[in-house]
Amino acid sequence: MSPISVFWFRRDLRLQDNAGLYHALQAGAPVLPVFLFDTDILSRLPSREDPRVSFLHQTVQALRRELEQLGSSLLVLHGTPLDMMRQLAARYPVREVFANHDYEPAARSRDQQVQEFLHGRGIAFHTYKDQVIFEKHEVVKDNGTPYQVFGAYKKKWLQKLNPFYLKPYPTPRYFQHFLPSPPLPVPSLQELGFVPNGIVFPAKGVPTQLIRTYDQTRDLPALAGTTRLGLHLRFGTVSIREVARQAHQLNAVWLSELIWRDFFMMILFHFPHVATRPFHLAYEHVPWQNQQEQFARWCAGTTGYPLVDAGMRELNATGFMHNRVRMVAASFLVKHLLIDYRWGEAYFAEKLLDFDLAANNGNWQWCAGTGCDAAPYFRVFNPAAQAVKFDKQQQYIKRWVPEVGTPAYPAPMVEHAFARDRALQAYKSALAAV
DNA sequence: TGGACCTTGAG
DNA sequence: TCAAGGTCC
Repeated sequence: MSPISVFWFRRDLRLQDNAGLYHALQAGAPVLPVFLFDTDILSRLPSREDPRVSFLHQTVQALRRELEQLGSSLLVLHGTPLDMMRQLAARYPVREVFANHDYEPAARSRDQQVQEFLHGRGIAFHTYKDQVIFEKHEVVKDNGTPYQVFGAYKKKWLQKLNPFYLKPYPTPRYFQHFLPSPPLPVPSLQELGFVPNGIVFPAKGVPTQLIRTYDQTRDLPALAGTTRLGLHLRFGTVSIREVARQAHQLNAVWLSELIWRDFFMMILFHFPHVATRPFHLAYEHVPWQNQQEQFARWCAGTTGYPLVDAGMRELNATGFMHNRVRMVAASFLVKHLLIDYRWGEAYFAEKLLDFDLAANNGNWQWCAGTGCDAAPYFRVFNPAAQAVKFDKQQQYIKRWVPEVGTPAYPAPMVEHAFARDRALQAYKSALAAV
């Protein structure tokens, strides 16, 4: 049997405009597409009903159907990456393995191990930029070091942008290079140890009209004024290049949000300690209160602050929370309750369909004032004022907290002025300790 | 190197 | 008007 290539799908679950897949198909040898349900990842998920696994499962099946229409199939395995590579090397004459870059610390160490294993067997491992417009070393200061401030980063990012970076990879041109195959089985969700969850997934596309008015509607949680593309960007069911083309054409504010996404992935790559510690280590010494019962009330959406509660209940029910409300809820946990931002970060990581380590961590650290280019610690959101400003008619609040204004609704669990002052003192003491 | 600048605010 | 302190050029 003549040599073949393997393309390993990870967070790039599409055939169109996929950088690594393009290079694999173009390299010449027949390409066997594979997907791994990675037990190293799945075993750490706290719920057997995790809807993101359902989404993955549905998406993988759709991908397989697409490949079958091309006379190929998708090899779907369940286990660890090294087990998969061992199996592949034993069953096929693999010459090269292709994939796309992943910037998370765990993924980088996984890919490092895989690379060493493959090299030991004389198999090349090639990876490519696919999930961002500009990665790690592409937008840096003139002296070559990474930016730590968004404003300057964005300026440079926009200077560097040209049509080349938004061009789709023409994968269909090489679809005939997929390895011919009979249909291959896909393990059922149950076999993977998960059960279906009724959560409905957002659509892949965004109406042009929404994009045009995004800057005016995005802050109003009662409206469907945001794109809800996070889930698809997370798993690569849409291409960032396609999305950025639309943003570039139609709405600079939305494009700026996509630049934040690149920024936080770049930060995570260069400063991997942010995954577990504050970007600015001085903030390690904030005297968090970390009261379990208070955390439980925040999680459940019974803090007595309607906008916070609405957001948490939306999150619990749908796996989504409106962005404006994410900020208010996060700020409340960190500043009003003085609970370590990492508790909130972990809760969002568990619940959000669109969870992405880099973005979730970057934005939590921004809210907590511990991050690069973060909100100053003394800027404490007033959750009541935010509700008046962004949900004046309480449309959003009433949707998720129908008992608001009745005796059934709890009193605020902490008084704003007191909490604000306590937060300022706590942060000040942390900085004074350094 | 001094000075502009700093996501989405409050009181 | 207020609230630090750093980044960046």
